[in-house]
Amino acid sequence: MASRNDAVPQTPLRADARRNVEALIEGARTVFARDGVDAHVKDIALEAGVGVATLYRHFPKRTDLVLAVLQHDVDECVETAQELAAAHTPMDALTLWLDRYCAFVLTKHGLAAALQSDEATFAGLGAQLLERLEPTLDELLQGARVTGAMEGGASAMDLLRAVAHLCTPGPAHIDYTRRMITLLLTGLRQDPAT
Amino acid sequence: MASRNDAVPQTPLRADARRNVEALIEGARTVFARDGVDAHVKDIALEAGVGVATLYRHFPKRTDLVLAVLQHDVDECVETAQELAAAHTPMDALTLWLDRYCAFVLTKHGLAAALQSDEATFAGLGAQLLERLEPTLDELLQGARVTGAMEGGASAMDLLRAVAHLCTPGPAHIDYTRRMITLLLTGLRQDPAT
Amino acid sequence: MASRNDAVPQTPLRADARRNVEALIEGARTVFARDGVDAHVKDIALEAGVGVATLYRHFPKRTDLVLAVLQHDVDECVETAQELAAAHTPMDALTLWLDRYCAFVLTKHGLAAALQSDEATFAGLGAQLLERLEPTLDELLQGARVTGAMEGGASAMDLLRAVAHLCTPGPAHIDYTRRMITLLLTGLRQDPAT
Amino acid sequence: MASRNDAVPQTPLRADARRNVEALIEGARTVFARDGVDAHVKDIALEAGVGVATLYRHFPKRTDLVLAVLQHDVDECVETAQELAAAHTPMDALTLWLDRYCAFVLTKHGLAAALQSDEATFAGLGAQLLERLEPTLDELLQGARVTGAMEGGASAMDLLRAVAHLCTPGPAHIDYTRRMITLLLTGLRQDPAT
DNA sequence: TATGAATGAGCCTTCATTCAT
DNA sequence: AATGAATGAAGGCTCATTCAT
Repeated sequence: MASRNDAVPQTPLRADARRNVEALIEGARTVFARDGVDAHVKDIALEAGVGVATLYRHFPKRTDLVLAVLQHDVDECVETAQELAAAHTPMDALTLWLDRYCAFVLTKHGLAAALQSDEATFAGLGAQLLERLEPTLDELLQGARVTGAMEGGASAMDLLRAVAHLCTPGPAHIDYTRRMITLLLTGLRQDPAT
Repeated sequence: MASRNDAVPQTPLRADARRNVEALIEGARTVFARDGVDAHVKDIALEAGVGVATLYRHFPKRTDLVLAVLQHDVDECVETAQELAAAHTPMDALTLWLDRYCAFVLTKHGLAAALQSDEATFAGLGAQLLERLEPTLDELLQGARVTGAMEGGASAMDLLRAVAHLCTPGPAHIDYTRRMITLLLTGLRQDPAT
Repeated sequence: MASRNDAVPQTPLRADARRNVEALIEGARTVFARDGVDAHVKDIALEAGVGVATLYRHFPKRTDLVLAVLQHDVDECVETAQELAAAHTPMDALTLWLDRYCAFVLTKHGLAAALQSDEATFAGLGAQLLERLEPTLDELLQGARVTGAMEGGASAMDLLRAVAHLCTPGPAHIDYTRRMITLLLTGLRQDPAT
Repeated sequence: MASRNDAVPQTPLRADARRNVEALIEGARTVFARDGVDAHVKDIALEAGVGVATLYRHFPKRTDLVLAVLQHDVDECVETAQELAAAHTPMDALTLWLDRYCAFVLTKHGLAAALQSDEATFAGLGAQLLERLEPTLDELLQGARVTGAMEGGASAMDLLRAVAHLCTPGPAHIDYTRRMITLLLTGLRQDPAT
């Protein structure tokens, strides 16, 4: 379970380098939460307390940084799924997890938009991110037996996207987002009977 | 001197001025459809065949222009609702209208994001736009008797927002958008049973 | 004779615009002479007393500016050729003109290098420039009857390039440059006899 | 331990240090030939398989590295002169050697420009290089009896510079360069007669 | 009133050089 | 002695907005 993140680094990062990478990721997390994923490169470097070039060294493309920042949160999301599945009824687990995922998306302004962005700057970001989460949600859906409802309906991927999009209004409108998610789930459950 | 015929029109637009305004709205519509609502000011002026300053004279803030462009489309949307209501079953009318609304949103890339944007550039845009459409959708919902489902559920306003957000991926992913809308409607209908 | 430069401008430049263009060309001339053709864009704009964007508006690519600056000097070079041909023996005219051309090249540091540069920044610069001067020098060569020497020898174009290259050391080494040019001419004259 | 055979070398370079120096020179030679003498420092270090700091340790200024790289080639040039002088007529030897020298210059793009560059980066480079070659060419010129022509004409140093400058267009235009060199030689031979 | 020229702040990115490991 | 990570200054270009004509 700990082996996920342990891909052997090709070059074992030097101590100071690793420190900077950590600082950058943390800084980026902070700034992304404040200014969105389009935040200025300089602000991120400043927040991390390093020079811009250091940022570029470790994260040549903006996508790299965004992914690095997301990695941890995504991992947590995945883990949470397992915990929830173990401690709740399938349906509850699903609902709770979506709320969790929702909270995650909300910490990155503009992420929803960036996910589908055709700008080269965010190329492939959505793919990598969603593909990581898809199996997780898929399993929850299976457990909740709403999958049967999916005949020609919505896939796990669809749902991941939808929730992300419904998060667009930001944290201040979490209620709206929750209402819509509930609606989607209701639709999923009842769909087949119809 | 200007006070002579100010009775009705707030601004007694000169003939050529009005022509320019029309041209600007049309130009903006074209460019928005092509480049999204973040399109360059200059491109719009060029498309309209006028100078940028003329654009600024008539539409000091970008929101003004966007709204002006949307006005017409929104009016059409409202009218369409009435036509659909007269020619189809309530449920069909609702479905068809949402598809129509969806098509409208898709012609303005980035509109969904801009709607809730906290950028000063688009301040209040969402409010003005959605408030105009709300009664229309509300009526359709009432007709389709899905409103009962709304107890603590989704309002017309919610739905307008949601569809807009689900349009984020753009015209190329219209299928995804449709699937999600269907799901929402299913949820709306079945909600009470739950 | 005055008709050379009078190509009807597609859009008759506004008074202030023309003033800026002139200022830009003059400023560029000054800065090129001081810092070479690789001079900083900002310096040129500063020298001209305008903003950088103004520079970019009129001269989108660096080549455009260099050419504009050179145009006048090149024209003068061409004119000088005719004057010299009328007032001196052919051989003297040739010698004097090359000295004149040489002086022109020397006012633009780095021009020689840029002429053959494969950098996209200076694409086509050499071609446009040299093609304008080639007929002029060719005529002088014809007059001096050194052309017969050119059987398999050097063309006017060759000579234009060579002189430019020999100017590389800059104004401080004009003597070296002159010696080499003399040598080339000597070679041209005597070539056939050999 | 290192003091055993230190008689000659001013700095008793450790074995590995010497290995690095060699690698750097070779690497620089390769990169210079590919990217010119303005090549990026990092590329050179990479090619040599050492860190940049190592490069800086051995060659604090860029000039040092360029000179080191050139040293060997220059030596070869000098040696070649002697071989050619022994195996050919004086005139042929001269011609052939210039071609050889020319080939040498061509392997360092931008060298010609750098030679006279007033940039501090290449300070004194030209002097050191040319002074090494001057006696060699001078001897060849003496042998070919074209020196007599040099009364007020061109010196060996002049010629070295000129050929370098005429190489500016690069390897792709070697024909042009050769034509010009031939012309210079013709001029040298015939000069006195005039 | 309409025009479009001018402005200049702002952003991203690169690279020679230094310094901690 | 060697490494390569960090630095940060510098430079090119864009674009929303204003202003002279």
